[in-house]
Amino acid sequence: MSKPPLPKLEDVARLAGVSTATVSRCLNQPNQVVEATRKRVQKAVDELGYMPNFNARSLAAKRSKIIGAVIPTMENAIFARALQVFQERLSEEDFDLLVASSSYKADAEEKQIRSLVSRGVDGLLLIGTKRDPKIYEFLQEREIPFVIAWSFYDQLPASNYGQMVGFDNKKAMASIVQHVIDNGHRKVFMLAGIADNNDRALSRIEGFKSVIKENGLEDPAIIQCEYDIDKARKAFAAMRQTHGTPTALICANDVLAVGAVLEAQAQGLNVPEDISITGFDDIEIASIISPPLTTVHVPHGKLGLHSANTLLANINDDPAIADLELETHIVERQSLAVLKS
Amino acid sequence: MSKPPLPKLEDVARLAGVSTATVSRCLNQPNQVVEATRKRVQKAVDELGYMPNFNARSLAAKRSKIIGAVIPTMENAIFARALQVFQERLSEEDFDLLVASSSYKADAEEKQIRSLVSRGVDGLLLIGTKRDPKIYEFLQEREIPFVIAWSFYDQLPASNYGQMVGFDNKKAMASIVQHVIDNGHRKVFMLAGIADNNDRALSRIEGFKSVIKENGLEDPAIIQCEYDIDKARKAFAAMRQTHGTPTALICANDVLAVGAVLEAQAQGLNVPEDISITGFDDIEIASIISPPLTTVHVPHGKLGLHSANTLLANINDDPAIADLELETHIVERQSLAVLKS
DNA sequence: GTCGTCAATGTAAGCGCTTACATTTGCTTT
DNA sequence: AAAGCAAATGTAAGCGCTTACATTGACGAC
Repeated sequence: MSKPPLPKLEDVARLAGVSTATVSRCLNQPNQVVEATRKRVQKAVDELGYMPNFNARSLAAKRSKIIGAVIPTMENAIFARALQVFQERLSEEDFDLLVASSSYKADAEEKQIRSLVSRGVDGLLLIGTKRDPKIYEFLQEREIPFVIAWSFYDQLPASNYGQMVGFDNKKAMASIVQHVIDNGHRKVFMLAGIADNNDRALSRIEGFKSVIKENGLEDPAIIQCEYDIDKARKAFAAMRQTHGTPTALICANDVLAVGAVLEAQAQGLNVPEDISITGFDDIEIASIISPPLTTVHVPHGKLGLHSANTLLANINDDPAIADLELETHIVERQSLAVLKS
Repeated sequence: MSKPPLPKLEDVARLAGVSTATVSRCLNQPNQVVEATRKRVQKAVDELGYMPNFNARSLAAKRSKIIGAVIPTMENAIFARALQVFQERLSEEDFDLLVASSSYKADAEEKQIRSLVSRGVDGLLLIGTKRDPKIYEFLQEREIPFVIAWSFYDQLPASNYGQMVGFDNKKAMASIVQHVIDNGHRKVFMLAGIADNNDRALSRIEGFKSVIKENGLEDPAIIQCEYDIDKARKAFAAMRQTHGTPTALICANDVLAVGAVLEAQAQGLNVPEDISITGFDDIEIASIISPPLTTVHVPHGKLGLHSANTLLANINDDPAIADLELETHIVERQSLAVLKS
């Protein structure tokens, strides 16, 4: 029943005939210890199968080598690739990743953040900027480095503290909407994400609206929908009933676009002949569905990598890392038709 | 620069006019404390914005409220849903999840496991059974509860210690292969996963082979390939060149099947008219690709949920939880043709 | 040979909690 | 009202590390 007592640093010290301080140094700043001693200690470590207790270490050293990440969801692939790269990079620096998912709920996110901070994370990865200002204050007070990924604005709202690694959602969406219009479409609707507590969804809607307005098109239908294929199908069906069928449907992300394509096809519409549908994100399914989606490519890997680097630099007090704006671009595939007018 | 001293338990105790022990009890076993005191303490906690230091707690209490999970990959959707459910369930019990991914590499997995144990995880989620027996000994010695998910055998090889929550990969694969044969196919090949260090991939190959043999079919081509769409495309192309085109291709998972479908179509083959292709897992892309895949449905959500429950029960020393074998079933969609003979 | 210097190592005080054990408090009993 | 007892609370010893500071010793300068 009772656990066999695990070897502790003291045991190693005794066996190697040195003090605990020296063993600790061997493990953490090996260059401060002369080679002969280091070898002796290493031998003792191997012999005992010693493994440090990270909780004790974190407590004493006030750093945990853990990075926390709160992402909206792990279920669809939107954040998967970035998270994978993020964690690989951290792993290289011997940091572990504590992930939590908020299911796009603000209160859940706050709870998760607090819990991660209680765990003593050395840094935090957050998605998007929109959250209770109290959270930023809290983080600032605790001096926890954090990076906001996926969004980029000229200034981080409600805080001058964290860093951003993202892209301009509004501009990116604007570019694809303009592209659609350039292809001759005049009746274009939008299947948007839920904009509450989600600045990216909001920015994409703004990008859409601004271009519609610039081009003098009439007020288009915009429906908000959770990022879920089935819900997107239903939303699209409902939209058609209420507002009719557009020649082009702009979707706030690929998941929504896939839902729309599937539903359109189920209703006997040909994509893109009868209706053009565009996505956003360029996740895997975008190129798998038939027709493959014309969409906005988001540099998932780079987002993950640079977020990690920025965070690491901050943690190590490296010279100031600036916010980073990444570029997106349109990927033309086959879900967008040219309309002859 | 220096962090403002965070309130500690002692500060709360002082403000509330009680001992630290009482505060600790309020936080951990509130029913052992009389209501009046509890309220007073709560007020002090709120007033100071106190948050417990989990590292100190873990050190003192020898439990961390952290569960570790080492999964082969976060990138494709194979484990995403299960992991999401797993973490949601843990979250209900105030456990956090420390995830690591091994990229299907045995040594990386071992390193991750050791790191998680160093962090003092209260339990571990592992995928599949195949790993160095030393790891099982190690876990057993440390008395760390763990569950093996995704595989199910009558007995957990190399250990009588952990629990299994999985399904019979061999049987599941056998059933779909038999189904394909029942549809009239005689020349059926397999695009398999890499079987080294992956008992699930191996079992699926065995399931395939056994049915081929039972039905007296000639020796089929079997090619192993990483779970990656592009690699699958290349593998399929190579297979065709070397072994010709089967009437049906059994794939070890949906990712491989999608790659095969895409490549087949790129080569001018119609699926399923010219070649039938089946998947395994029933992840999202299986129903999105055209034609949607006939595949083996794996209960991802249940795997995650029951893994969590089993682990929690073990951690709480609840009455013995038995290993759990879940059922899979074939989902018929449109990638499998009936061959008239 | 003595002293100063600096690198290597040792000593010991915590880090912020939990919990076994001791003590006090508030009831019920008689 | 005293005794007895359980429930509530307090006391204080760690949990296994890190690190500021103290000590040691080797070596070169004089």
